Amino acid sequence: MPRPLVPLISIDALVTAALELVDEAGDFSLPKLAKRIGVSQSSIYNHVSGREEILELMRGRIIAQSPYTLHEGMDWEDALRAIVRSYRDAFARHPRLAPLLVLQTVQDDQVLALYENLAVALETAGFQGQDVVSAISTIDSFALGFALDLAAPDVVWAPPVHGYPALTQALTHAGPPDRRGEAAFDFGLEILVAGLRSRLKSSVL
Amino acid sequence: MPRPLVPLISIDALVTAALELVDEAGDFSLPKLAKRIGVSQSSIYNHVSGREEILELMRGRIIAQSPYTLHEGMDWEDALRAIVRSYRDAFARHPRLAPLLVLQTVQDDQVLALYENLAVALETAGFQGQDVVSAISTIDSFALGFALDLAAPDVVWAPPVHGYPALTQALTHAGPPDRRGEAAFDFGLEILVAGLRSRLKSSVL
DNA sequence: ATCGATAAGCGAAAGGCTTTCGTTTATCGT
DNA sequence: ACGATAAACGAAAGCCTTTCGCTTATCGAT
Repeated sequence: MPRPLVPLISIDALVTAALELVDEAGDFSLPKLAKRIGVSQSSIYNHVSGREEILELMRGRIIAQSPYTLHEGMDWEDALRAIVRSYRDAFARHPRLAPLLVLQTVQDDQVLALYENLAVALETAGFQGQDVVSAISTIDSFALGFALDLAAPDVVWAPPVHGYPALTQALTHAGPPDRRGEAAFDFGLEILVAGLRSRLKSSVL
Repeated sequence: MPRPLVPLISIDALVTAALELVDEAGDFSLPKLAKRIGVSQSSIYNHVSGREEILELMRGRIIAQSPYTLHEGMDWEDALRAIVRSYRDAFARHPRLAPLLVLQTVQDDQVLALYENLAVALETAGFQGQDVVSAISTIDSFALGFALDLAAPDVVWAPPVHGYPALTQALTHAGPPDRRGEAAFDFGLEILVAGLRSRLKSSVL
C-alpha cells in the first residue's frame, strides 16, 4: 500500500488504543495494537520510536487527564493532598498501567511539573536542604506504592487458614477490595501529612 | 542425553544463577539462565513450573537472607522499624529485582510471616478494625516504593536547566545518589512512624 | 511547474522470548 | 525384576519487538 491520502495512524489514536488494551488485558503488544486500529505493526514505527515511547505517552496522557488545582492561599498540607490525590487518581482510572511504568524513567513534562509543585509546597511548609528531596522521595514512594496497590489482585495476602492469626483477623475487617484500597489510601495520606507535620514541629524546637 | 548420574540442576543453583543475571543485567531469561548453569532450556522445566516460579523463589531467597529479630519487650515502633528495614535491605542487595516482582502476587511463606508480624505490632500499638489493614497497606506501599527507588536511575528527576526552580534547588542539596536514597529512606521511615504515632494519639482522645 | 526528499503505508524476516512435546536412560519402590 | 518416575536433551510452536526494502503520496525548493 502506498502512502494513504489521509493518515491512518495518529499518535492520539495510538495512545488511546494502547490504553484500552492495558485496561482490558493488563498489557499491550504491537501486533494487538496494530490490529485494533487496523494497520500493520510496522507502520507504527513511522509515528513512534518503539514500545517504550508508547508507554511514556500513556503516562503523559493519564497524568494530563487528572489535573490538580492549587489555590492562592492554600495550606501546604492541602496542596500536598491535592497533588498526591491527582497522581493516584490518574492510576486509579487505569490500574493495570502502573506496573508497566515502574521500569521506566520519567520523561514527561507534566510529571516534572508535578514534582516542581511538590518542591514548592514543601519549601513553603518549612523543609530545608536535603529534607526537601527526602520528603519528595517519601511522597513519591507512597504514591507509587498505592498506584501499584490498585493493580494488585483482590486478595493481596492470602494466608492459609491456620497460622497467621493476626493477619487473618485484620483481613476480616477489611471489607470489599475496592473499599479496602480507598480506605487505605485515605488513611495513608493522612499518616503521611501527620508525619511531615510532626517532623516540622520537632525540628523547629 | 539420558538422566545423569548426579542431577545437573538444583533449585538452589537455579535461583542463585537467576539472581546473578538480574543483578548484572536487570533481567533474566530461560535461555540465558540455562547457558549460565550449562544445561538446556527445557531441562529447567523438570524442576520448576516456569519463569514465574523462579521469580517467586527469588523473592523468598532475598527475604530469607535479610532476617529481622523482634525482642520480647520491644516497642511497636522499633518492631516496625526492624521489619521495614529488613524488607528494604533485602531489595537493596538486589535493586533490580523489585521491578520484576511488582506484577506478581506474593505467595512466599516468609513474606506472609513478615506481614503477620506487622499485624501483631500494629495491634499491639493499639490500632483496631479496618485501620490495621489500612496501616499494613500504607507500610507496604512505602516499603515497595522505596525498594523500587533503589532500582531507579541515578538521576531520577532531570528537570531542564530553565524552569522547575524549586526542584532544581532541592536537588542541589541531595548529595550523591546512594546517599540520597539512604537519607530519604531514613527520613521516610521516621515520617511513617511519626504519622502512625500521631494517629494513635488523636484516636485515643 | 518540476522534481527530489520526506512521510506513511505494507509485507517479510531476523532474532529474541516462554513453553510443550517426544525421546532417552538412570533411579527407585514394590 | 520391573514398571513408574525423574532428569536430561533437541525440536518446534507461537508469542513478541524491531528492521528493512518497497511503494506511492505530499511538500518544499528551484
